[in-house]
Amino acid sequence: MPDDADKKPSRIQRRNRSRILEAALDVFSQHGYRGATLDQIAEAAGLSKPNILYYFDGKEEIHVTLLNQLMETWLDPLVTLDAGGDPLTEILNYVERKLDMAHELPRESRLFAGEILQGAPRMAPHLQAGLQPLFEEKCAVIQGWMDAGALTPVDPRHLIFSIWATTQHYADFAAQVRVLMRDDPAGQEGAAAFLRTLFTRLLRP
Amino acid sequence: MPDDADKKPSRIQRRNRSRILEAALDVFSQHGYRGATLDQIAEAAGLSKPNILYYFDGKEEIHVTLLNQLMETWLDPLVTLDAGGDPLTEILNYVERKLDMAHELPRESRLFAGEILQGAPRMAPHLQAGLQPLFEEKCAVIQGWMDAGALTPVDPRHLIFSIWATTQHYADFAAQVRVLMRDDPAGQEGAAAFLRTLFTRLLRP
DNA sequence: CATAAATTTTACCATTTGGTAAAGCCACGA
DNA sequence: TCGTGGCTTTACCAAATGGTAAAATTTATG
Repeated sequence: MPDDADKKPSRIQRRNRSRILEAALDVFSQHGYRGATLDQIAEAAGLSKPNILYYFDGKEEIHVTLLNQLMETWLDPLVTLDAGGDPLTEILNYVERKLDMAHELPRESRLFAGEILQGAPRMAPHLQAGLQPLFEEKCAVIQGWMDAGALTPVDPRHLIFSIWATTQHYADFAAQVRVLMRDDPAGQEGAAAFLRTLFTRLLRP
Repeated sequence: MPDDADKKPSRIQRRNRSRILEAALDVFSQHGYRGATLDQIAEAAGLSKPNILYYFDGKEEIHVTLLNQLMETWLDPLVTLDAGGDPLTEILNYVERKLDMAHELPRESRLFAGEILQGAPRMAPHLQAGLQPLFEEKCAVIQGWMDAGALTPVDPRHLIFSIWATTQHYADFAAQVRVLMRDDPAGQEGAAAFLRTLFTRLLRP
């Protein structure tokens, strides 16, 4: 079994595991955990169903693997928020990076959203252990900036929520945005400009 | 069959249909369309599965009925946005009503979010026919206010998106918010105050 | 090349799930 | 009290789905 954690994976293993994860990201992000089937994933990956189960112990393990990988990418922009940088610039860069991610990694955004939407059944530990400490650390950084008078004082927790909400909206609600923007090609630029204005006007002292 | 559209529904029919819809809202909003089963809905409704299929033609009809009912409630706050009122007050009231809905009707919010997240497969027509005209009408109203100098000029479309995103976030991502707010009882008040500040500072000329 | 190990396929299986047929029950008006 | 029509239950079914066993095949290695 290739799942044994001790030995190095072969070339074939790396190739097929990543094929499977790529296909599973497509399928899970579009249909949700329960709505996705191993047959769909198998077809999208160009492998047979039993072959997929040769590389992963089951449907759930694929999903969890995807979620774990996602967490790193997802939290990275927040990790790089620098307490030593210029406060407003740091926040605006964070907003911009999150918005870029929504545009470049919409499947990841939707996978995450679907999981949280259903009560985070497979991710509650990760939220508690991985996200919560980081969140509180960065809230403290932002609070420090506000105490120093470098930013308008607001609750940093709600500030971060509003950044997540407004940026991820463009990925998670893309079906709606597409209808209402009538496929305006300048939509992406417009969103970036709007959010820059929104958070600048909120935070500039 | 009670599905015939011609006759008036009996007392029993009204009671059981509403029981089923109430149960289905619970189950669909928690597990998504595919993740929900008729057995779950039946148990939650206190009825047998065949009995549920006596009142609805199938799983999909229950889901669609729920979505249709939802649209009215959902769009109502936007409908009542009054072109004749004070611009900033109108917007802030809209934000407040949307936030109240997120707190009072989180299942409805999640049902809607789940549907959009998966590409709105059962609601695209409704979006086009119901939401789009209303959206464009209200965008024009807001644009008028901005042209008149009553509000800071920003793209009204992105403004509305940001209102939807920030308010619905508290329902759709409740599992995450709960972890990060550590069950702070003042969370609801805090959100309202933050959003009031956010949109006031954005829009006040 | 020969052989062992890794990979893939074929043929299944048990459970779940949306849905149906038909018998039984029950309220209510004649 | 007896039908009659609306409602409910029992007993099913076919398809889909996650998963397995084991044979067959390919790949790496001495």
